Amino acid sequence: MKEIFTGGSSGAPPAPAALAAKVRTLAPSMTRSMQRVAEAVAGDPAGCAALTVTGLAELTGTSEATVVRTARLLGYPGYRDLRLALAGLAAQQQSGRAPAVTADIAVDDPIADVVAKLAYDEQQTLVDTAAGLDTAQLGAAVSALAAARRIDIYGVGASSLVAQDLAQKLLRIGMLAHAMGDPHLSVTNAVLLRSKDVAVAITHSGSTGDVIEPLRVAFEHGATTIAITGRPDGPVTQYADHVLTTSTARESELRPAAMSSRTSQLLVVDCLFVGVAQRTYETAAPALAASYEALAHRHSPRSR
Amino acid sequence: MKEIFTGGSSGAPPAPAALAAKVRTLAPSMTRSMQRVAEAVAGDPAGCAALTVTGLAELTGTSEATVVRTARLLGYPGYRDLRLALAGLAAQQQSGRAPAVTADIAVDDPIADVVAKLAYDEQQTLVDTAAGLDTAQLGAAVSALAAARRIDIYGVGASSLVAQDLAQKLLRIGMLAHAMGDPHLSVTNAVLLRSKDVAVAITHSGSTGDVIEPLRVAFEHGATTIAITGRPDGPVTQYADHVLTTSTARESELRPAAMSSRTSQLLVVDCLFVGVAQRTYETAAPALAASYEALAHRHSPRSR
DNA sequence: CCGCCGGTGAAAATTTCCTTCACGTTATTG
DNA sequence: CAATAACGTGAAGGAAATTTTCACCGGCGG
Repeated sequence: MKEIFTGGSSGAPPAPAALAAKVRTLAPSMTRSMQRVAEAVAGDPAGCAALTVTGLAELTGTSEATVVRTARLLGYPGYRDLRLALAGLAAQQQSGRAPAVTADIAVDDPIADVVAKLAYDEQQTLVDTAAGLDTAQLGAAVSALAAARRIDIYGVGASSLVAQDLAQKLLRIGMLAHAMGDPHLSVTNAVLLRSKDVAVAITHSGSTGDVIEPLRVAFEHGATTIAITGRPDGPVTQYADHVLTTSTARESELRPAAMSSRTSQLLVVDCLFVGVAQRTYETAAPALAASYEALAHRHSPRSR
Repeated sequence: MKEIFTGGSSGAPPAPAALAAKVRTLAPSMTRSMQRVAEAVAGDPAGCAALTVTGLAELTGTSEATVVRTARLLGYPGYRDLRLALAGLAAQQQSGRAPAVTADIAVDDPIADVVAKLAYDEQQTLVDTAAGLDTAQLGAAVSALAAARRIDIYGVGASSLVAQDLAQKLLRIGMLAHAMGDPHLSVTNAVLLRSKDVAVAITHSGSTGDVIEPLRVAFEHGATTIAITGRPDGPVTQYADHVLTTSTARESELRPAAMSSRTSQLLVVDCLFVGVAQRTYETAAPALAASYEALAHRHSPRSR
């Protein structure tokens, strides 16, 4: 047994540029002093890359051990590798001009600014999410879904919409997918799942009981379980065979967390869907075409 | 007295990216074994960045001392700094390679490409939507919503999720908003709307009868009507006081239109929400705080 | 043949990094 | 509210990297 913080997130390879995102994702599970280190690192990659362990420890008013621990948590074997990644990040930032529109939304912002800021933030969320997605986990999840007999998807609150979105899409390519909002229904259905089935839990916080419970039941009945969450260390991952991490953007008073987490979740869901559609192309393509055809009749005659 | 090669080239600061050039310039003045090192470094920055002094020495069949000497000659204080520069260079090359993923998604694309392409496309959709949004219309729509007594939102199919999203958000800041999926319910409720009320129709095609009909009824009963559509010339705009245009990205077999239209619609919905929250800040802020507080109790105790 | 000199690497010296362990703090339970 | 356990933290020692020192080797001119 080595240290307390050995795992970091699931066997993710050292992140290249998704560092700021990773910091935000993991920040809640960090201790105070580790947060200080993470903050310094995310705030000034170039500056920190120039420092030794000791230097960074002094700068943040912590100890060398803490710096190393933070590096580990972020997914690197040690500080040396974090430092290399930092240098890379700095170089990237150097070449790509920083837009610097990162400012928060204020109460008196003109509407045009609101549009610009929201669009920018959601873009950022997409970049972070894409960078932070573990493609191995994603691939495994896709395989499981593609081979599934039945798919149950759990999500409450804002995540319930994402669950519905995934269910709708999968249904359209002929998979038996159901989005479950009601916790009771979720659990009573979860007991019916078997090894050929897949259960998906969607929760930003990673600790939504109403969603964890059905996933646990599904897990214990032998179904393959997938968690889509912003907290890869949250309780939900306990019962998840595959964990897909969504990114966490900083939130504020006027922009609740639900906004960016939703964007992030939807991207993951889209990736799952396209992945499954690829694997089941033979049946998916005609199904998509058929559903498109069916919809045409619901529209009034085209104008123009 | 230190070493023979201390100066490097004229007192230049550590080179950032012009490393290959520097290697070529200085190659003639290098000894045989140093040339081997320089060559390896210039040929595979990423690979060399992963090696320690000893590793690079072995790889080039030289000694550690030679590696350090080469680093010095290239203008760095030591190997450590050369390594950092190498990592930066590798990251730059990496990122420079990215933008070429604009192509369509193919059936046999590896999962990593799928992620990159989807993220890129959704980003593009956001940019397009933000650019195409009429801020005057948006402002007017926000005003109407902020002053509304009651808000009905119509959307079917994929758009029904967007409708629900908007309704959820508005509810959280204390507005009486309802998402209507069922066409019959929509119409029967629409007849109840009066001039202080607002009806919102969300339809990508702009010609979804199930959504147009309730909007028409609301319009004729004197309610303020808003249409969120990708077809500003579609039938739905006939009955809309304010039209908010979403962007239409090209779709393909594996990526149905629903995907990008959803992203686009959600951005518009977010703008509406933030706009309304700004106008009603006095009541919205405490309401948001309260709903946040209420949710906290639905979560299991934090893991850590 | 001898001595000098640049090039080179083995090994020592040093810096940097990592691990262990004990102490203080905070949460938890009776 | 006290007792206890778990956790976060940094100091110090140990490991690994980097840097320096130094002796050797081979060639060339005297």
